[in-house]
Amino acid sequence: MAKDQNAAPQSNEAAPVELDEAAQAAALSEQARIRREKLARLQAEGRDPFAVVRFDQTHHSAGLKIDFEAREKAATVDGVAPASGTVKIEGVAVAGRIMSFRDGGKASFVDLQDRDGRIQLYINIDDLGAEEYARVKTLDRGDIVGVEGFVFRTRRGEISVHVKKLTLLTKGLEPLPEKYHGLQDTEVRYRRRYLDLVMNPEVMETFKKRTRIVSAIREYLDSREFIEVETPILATIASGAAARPFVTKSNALNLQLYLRIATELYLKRCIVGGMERVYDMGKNFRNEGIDIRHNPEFTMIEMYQAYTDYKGMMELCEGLVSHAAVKATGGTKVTYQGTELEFAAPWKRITMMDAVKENGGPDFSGVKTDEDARKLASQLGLTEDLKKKLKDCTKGDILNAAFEKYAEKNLIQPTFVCDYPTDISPLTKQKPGDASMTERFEGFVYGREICNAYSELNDPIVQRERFAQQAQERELGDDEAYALDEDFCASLEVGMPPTGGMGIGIDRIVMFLVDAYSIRDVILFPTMKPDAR
RNA sequence: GGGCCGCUAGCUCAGUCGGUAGAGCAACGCCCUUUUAAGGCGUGGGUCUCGCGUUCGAACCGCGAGCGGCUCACCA
Repeated sequence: MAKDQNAAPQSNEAAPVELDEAAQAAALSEQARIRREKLARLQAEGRDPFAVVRFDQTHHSAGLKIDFEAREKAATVDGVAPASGTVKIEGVAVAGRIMSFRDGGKASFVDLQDRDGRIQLYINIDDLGAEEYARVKTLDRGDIVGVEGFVFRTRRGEISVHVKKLTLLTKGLEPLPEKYHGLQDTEVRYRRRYLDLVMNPEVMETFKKRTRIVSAIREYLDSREFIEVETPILATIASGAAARPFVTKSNALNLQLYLRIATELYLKRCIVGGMERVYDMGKNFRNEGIDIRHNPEFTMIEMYQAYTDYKGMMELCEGLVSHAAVKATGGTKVTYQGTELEFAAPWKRITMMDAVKENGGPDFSGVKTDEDARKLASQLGLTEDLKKKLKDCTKGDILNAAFEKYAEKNLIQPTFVCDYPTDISPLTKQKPGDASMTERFEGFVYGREICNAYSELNDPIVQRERFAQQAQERELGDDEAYALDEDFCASLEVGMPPTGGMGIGIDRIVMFLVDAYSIRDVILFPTMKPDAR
């Protein structure tokens, strides 16, 4: 359409090339066009910034400031600070993006941003000469430069690099968001995370913390002789959790495959094989709703330890999470959305039945049969909270629904809820003396589940019965019932030692430790619909 | 999937009663050798998310679509 406007007048002599240029110019903002022109001019002068291959940094911004302050302190004699301009660090080279430009006639100040923060540059005409200084003044916010010079403190007290030489390393062809308000549109922040990282330092900090948390978790497990393994993401059967999978296809095998929803059944095979302590930290994929707590692909760690049980997993969980908290935040107390959370061991432990009772729900201890439980459910008006028709519900389903209704939201401080109904725990060992309950717990923080752990069911005959029950559930219309994995059952027949296992949602742990409101704030590139434009 | 809300210059936002759009930052030109949301003078910049409709006339009213946010449902 823009093309038509440009082509419409009497110009039948316009060459195609010019038309293209006109069309291109119309599609670009004025500012983007000017930057491209500046780039073209540099290239014509043999100063193509994109031809530069390397720049050796001696420092980053934050370290430079620390070093300079230390040097000032060393130069302080009898409490008297050194005279302004007498302390210097010579021969530094820093690189980064120009974030603001205070442009003077013969001297300019530039804020340079690197990985660790910002440092001011002081540039004057005497050091660079008139020609080079004029070139500096054509730089734009968003350009990436490398500078060499010395560090000093300005009259106003800002630690700065006095620039002796400046090299343009990359020309930014698009203007950056506004320097004061920055980038605020959440959609653009998620879609164009690189801009978010450039403009919002707290976002950079969040993702640095995420890295520290992940490293801390590996460090904790590795030091306890766990082996990190990688299990398949492409699976012929998606099992090990109650969730709908993503479906994909192998061309070579002409086979429908699923993206994994859990790593459990493969990790237990590793235990059967004798690895004793294993974990897999990686992405799971669940084809479900998206909201502030759920992203379709999310990071999960599952760990399995032979010769221990769910109580061993509680200790592991407390140790692991508090270690991550210390590494990320410096302590075990964390403020999440205004509420102080204490992650130091020991966490509160309570049975599911007691959690229901303590939070104003019914007492299930006298409920013996499914029939009694259904009566109770009708009396309490719980039927709407149940996932299937009341007549298909077992006592376990109803207890679980009561837990979710009465107790879950009140579990603010880290709490282990123990003893889950067997009906909803098909991979879990029963409690000795009570076949209706299992040795399982989930950890809750701020009303949200952060982990799930149990004494692993290792009786292959009982395991097959449980899968048969799940198959019946599927018949009744539950498309999230656990799928039978025949080879997994075969592995149990080879023999798995008594084992404790646990899964922890990494994104959710990170959310608590960095005080993120939405899961999208801790995932660099969250799942988004394609942009319509 | 339901409900509510949003989408205007590169960015952050105004925009009255329906009369063809404005500020700050950014850009461009000039001045300024220690500034830091630098300052002063001047200039340019718009597919008002898209489509259809109502109207003499739509950023504004109606219908539909797209994308997003919040929320409920679903879901660990």
